[in-house]
Amino acid sequence: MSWDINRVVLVGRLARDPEIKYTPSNTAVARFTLAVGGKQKNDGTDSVSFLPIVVWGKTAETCKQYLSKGKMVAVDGRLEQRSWKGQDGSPRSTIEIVAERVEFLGGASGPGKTADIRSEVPDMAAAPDFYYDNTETAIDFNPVNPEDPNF
Amino acid sequence: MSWDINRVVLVGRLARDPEIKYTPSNTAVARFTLAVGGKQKNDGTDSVSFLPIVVWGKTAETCKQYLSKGKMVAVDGRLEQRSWKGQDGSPRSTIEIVAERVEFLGGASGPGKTADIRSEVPDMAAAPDFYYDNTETAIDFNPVNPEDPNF
Amino acid sequence: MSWDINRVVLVGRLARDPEIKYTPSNTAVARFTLAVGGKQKNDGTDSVSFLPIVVWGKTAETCKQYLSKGKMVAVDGRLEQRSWKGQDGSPRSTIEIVAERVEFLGGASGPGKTADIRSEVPDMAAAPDFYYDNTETAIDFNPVNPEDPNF
Amino acid sequence: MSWDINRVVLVGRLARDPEIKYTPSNTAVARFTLAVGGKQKNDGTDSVSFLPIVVWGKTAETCKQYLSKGKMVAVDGRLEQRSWKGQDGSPRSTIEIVAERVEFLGGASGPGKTADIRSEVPDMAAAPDFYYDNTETAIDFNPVNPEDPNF
DNA sequence: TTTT
DNA sequence: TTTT
Repeated sequence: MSWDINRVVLVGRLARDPEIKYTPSNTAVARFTLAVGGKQKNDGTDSVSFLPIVVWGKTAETCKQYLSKGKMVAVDGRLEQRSWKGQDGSPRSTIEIVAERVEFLGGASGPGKTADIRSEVPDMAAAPDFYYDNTETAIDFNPVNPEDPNF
Repeated sequence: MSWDINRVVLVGRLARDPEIKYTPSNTAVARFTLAVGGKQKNDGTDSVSFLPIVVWGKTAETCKQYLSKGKMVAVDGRLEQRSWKGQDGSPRSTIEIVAERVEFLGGASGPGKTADIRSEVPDMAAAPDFYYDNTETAIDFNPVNPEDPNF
Repeated sequence: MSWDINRVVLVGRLARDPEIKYTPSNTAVARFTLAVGGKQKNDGTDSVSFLPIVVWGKTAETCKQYLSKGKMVAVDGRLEQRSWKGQDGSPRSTIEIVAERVEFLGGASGPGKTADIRSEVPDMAAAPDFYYDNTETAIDFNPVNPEDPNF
Repeated sequence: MSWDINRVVLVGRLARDPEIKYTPSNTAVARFTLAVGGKQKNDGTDSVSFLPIVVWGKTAETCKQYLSKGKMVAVDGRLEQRSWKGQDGSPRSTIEIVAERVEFLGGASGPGKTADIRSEVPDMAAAPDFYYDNTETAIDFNPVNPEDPNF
């Protein structure tokens, strides 16, 4: 009821191949890291940001199929914070970009193909809930190492 | 030379009062947490994201002056990932929203006032570099507890 | 197949009350003009932009119900160009912001209510097609005066 | 003093070569039309939007130098409405995207180069004012044919 | 852990 | 640690 405006648009390159997993209800979820070129710092250092992208549903499968490390994409999505308890019981959280649209820009196959999430994921609303569950399957489904900031 | 497109726009409420600090070169930097209303989850849970906002320069001071917990703002900025070494030497990183513009929307004083960062911070480019330094002052300048996901 | 990234986020005030109409297939479409404060010009003039917003479906009805001249909103949507033939047969076109989400910010009722378009408009895809038709109804449905900059 | 949030991000292809002109104070201004792929309409028609992009200053010159018809770019900027009197004295207006950043994505030379507008155009604030003047030079500087939807 |  |  309180859906605030929350919009992110990024252009960058995949820092690694997308990984895909499936929820128990069989919704696909892909993850990859996007390297987004930041402001050149005045000490000559390059300041790239490595940002975690999450994609749900059919779009996830399209990403898995067509994208790989080094490919350039544009992402249109939302910022989401996810909280969990660390192994020592302490509260932890990460921020992720949940992509609603991914436009493929780079590589040999050429630009122009866009994967869109709208109306492709009937059970998408359900999936995230499970995702946060602490069931065994969910754990397996969770980030391999949620402590790792770069996951 | 490779400044990728990187844009974030959020509307939400301050989850706490802004904190302001100054770099050695006397540039102001304010921080606050923005509560952004997420998608209502189907288990009835509210899914709010708490997102860390960073503001530099004169805009930071305007934010400190006019904003407080509960106020509503719109933020226009960029996503940045910041990396550092944890106390145990392990690599850690956070994602922050570096606000370029903050529009004040809520509260008694009414909406309409916008704090803009452009051309207000001559030494803004310099400041972030120091910010990442490992000098004592820098450490003091760093987040009190960089391990805290909600900082 | 070639859905390019196309994203607009605006905060401003309604320059006039929303108008609502219905397509033959009974999809609601609301229109209003958003006054968005531009860059202060150096001759002291205020440079406000008056931007045409289009909203489809249930969101349109929510806008009609809650919004009126002077209210503040945040709009998240897409840019669309619409072409037509003028009365003299010459080609004409306008650019509109098709809002996917409208967040109510201003007024007595307070902020926090967001109207969202996603999955609310089953026949939304069909509606625009009719909109571009040259049937009599469609003409009546078109802007009363497409030359009017404030339309 | 009332700079509302106003943000546009687009990915598309140049529908024609950029044109460059200079204001009397010698600030460069480039214009091109961006073809942005819209939603596939259900009658099989392709619904592309042709959107007018304006770029100021050094970025304008970089665009003129590197971009041409067919090249792919990402644009990050603001929406602006410009009003003028038609030849018959009637009020007219257009909406333009004033690009603050243009990222070059397509073509043989490959992606990765971004033209940025920030702090490159000292007299940028002055230039737009002239642009709206009714002097002879300004008229020559205005769109050759403001009625042309593809301008 | 990282992309060009 | 959290806003309405």
